[in-house]
Amino acid sequence: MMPPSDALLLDAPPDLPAALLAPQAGCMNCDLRPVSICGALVDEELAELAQLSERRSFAAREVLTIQGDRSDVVFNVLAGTIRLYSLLPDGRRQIVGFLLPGDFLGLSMEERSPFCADAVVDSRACCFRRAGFQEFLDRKPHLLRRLHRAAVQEMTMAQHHLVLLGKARAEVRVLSFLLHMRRRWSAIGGRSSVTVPLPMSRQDIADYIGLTISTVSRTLTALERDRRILIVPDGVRLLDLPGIEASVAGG
Amino acid sequence: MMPPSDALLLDAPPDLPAALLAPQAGCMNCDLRPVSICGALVDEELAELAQLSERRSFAAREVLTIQGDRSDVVFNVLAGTIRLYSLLPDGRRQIVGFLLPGDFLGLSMEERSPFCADAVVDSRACCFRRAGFQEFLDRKPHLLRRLHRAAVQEMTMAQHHLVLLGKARAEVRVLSFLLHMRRRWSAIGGRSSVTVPLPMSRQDIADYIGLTISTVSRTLTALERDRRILIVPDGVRLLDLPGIEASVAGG
DNA sequence: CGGCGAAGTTGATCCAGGTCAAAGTCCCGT
DNA sequence: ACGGGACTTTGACCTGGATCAACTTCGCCG
Repeated sequence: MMPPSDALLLDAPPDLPAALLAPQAGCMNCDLRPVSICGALVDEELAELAQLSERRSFAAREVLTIQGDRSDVVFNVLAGTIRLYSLLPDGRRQIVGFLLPGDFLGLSMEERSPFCADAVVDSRACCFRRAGFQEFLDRKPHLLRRLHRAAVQEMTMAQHHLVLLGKARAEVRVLSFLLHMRRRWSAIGGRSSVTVPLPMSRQDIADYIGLTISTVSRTLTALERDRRILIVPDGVRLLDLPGIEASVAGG
Repeated sequence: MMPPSDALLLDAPPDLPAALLAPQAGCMNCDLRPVSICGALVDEELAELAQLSERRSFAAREVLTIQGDRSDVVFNVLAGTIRLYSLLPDGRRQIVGFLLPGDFLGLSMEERSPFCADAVVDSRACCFRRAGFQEFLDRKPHLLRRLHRAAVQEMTMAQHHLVLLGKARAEVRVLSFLLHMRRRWSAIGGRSSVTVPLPMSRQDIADYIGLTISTVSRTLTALERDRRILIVPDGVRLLDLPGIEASVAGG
């Protein structure tokens, strides 16, 4: 199998979905091999795919899909951050994931979307009508294969997150989250790997890792007091990366 | 798309993997449409697939895969129950899922299996060498499509479980688990839908729903005291199904 | 039958993290 | 610079479930 070829990126039309350009993100507690879809396509296929798609922008808070609603669109995040969540009857919210550039939304191909999704910050996405995307997929088994790998990997990621929610203490949850975000951003953008951007609110973080906003805040404060992290605007700087990685692995 | 055809079952060779016969299980808190793989194949394909496979038996406690080990086998559970879990450095264990007849293990196609798996009770499985299975898949895009749907669905299941682990109280966790098991067994076997078989131990249940064995036991006892369930050997009888469903939905 | 080990139940106590409420901080528009 | 609203931090208190430790039940084998 051909390795993800960065060379292809240069030739790709500018409006291509980011998934074709960016590798998939790693999981919370392990480094999964990124799945690039790009390598599986030749230029004319990329162009055709770009034609099928339509770019859309979403303001912060704007809703992409509503739990239980019909939705026949597949999104591929280009920029920004999307949160995927489940709304409980009592008003609480469990965020099942943050979608960063390159991630897909709506792959489940169910008539009704199983979760809500909205934009955390202003974001852009590449949209396909499901039918058209499906049809393209049907004609390109090699693309389907890549997509399948991506789906299986996302499942494994979900299962790792499951371990975290089932077993970890508050501090480990927060640290795992920070490491997770660091890995994801570095997989996408190659930004500085010590400062981790956190576009989402404390409440979002809490709803993701199964804590309350107070506990998240307290834990972050404690970590900063212990000189393990440094809280900066819109992010966190990891001061003791090896130490942090050790305490997450150990707990 | 052709609906799952039960008629095919009668003609299928006896050694076929159960996944081709049984629909996939539903998820913890919602009824996902079962994904049958059977309908996608014609007789000669079924026969070819059967040839690729090898039946194996596992005694209770026998290990199928070890976290991090190389594994180039794909299992399809035929009978029994397999537990899929992650072992934490401190010895604790988070069970990520129970595999019942029809479920796949090892689909991730990673060189190293991300989780441990062992048999809860004496079980049988249909094994494929990964390369052969992969190659068969590559020649049958329609099968890959089915498998992909199954994977996406399993991911959605994992995400629902995630919601449970992140947000639910002990009683809801236990009740959700019972409903989940009831739905899965009824999807497979069509057994009595009031008595839910529980082949796994209390400890297993606890490690699955993120509680301790004491809490599981206490909660079950309390539910029995309130005449909502009846504990029977190797299972539980649900006495107030509508009431239980309501209290689970309510958060 | 009796005795032993594994699994399950139950009780007493503890504490991590939830809850509630009060400051504090940041950002934006005027 | 000022005021207001949203977000965050912090404190005081409370509780659900963890922990630890009997005790009971069951299955199994001699």
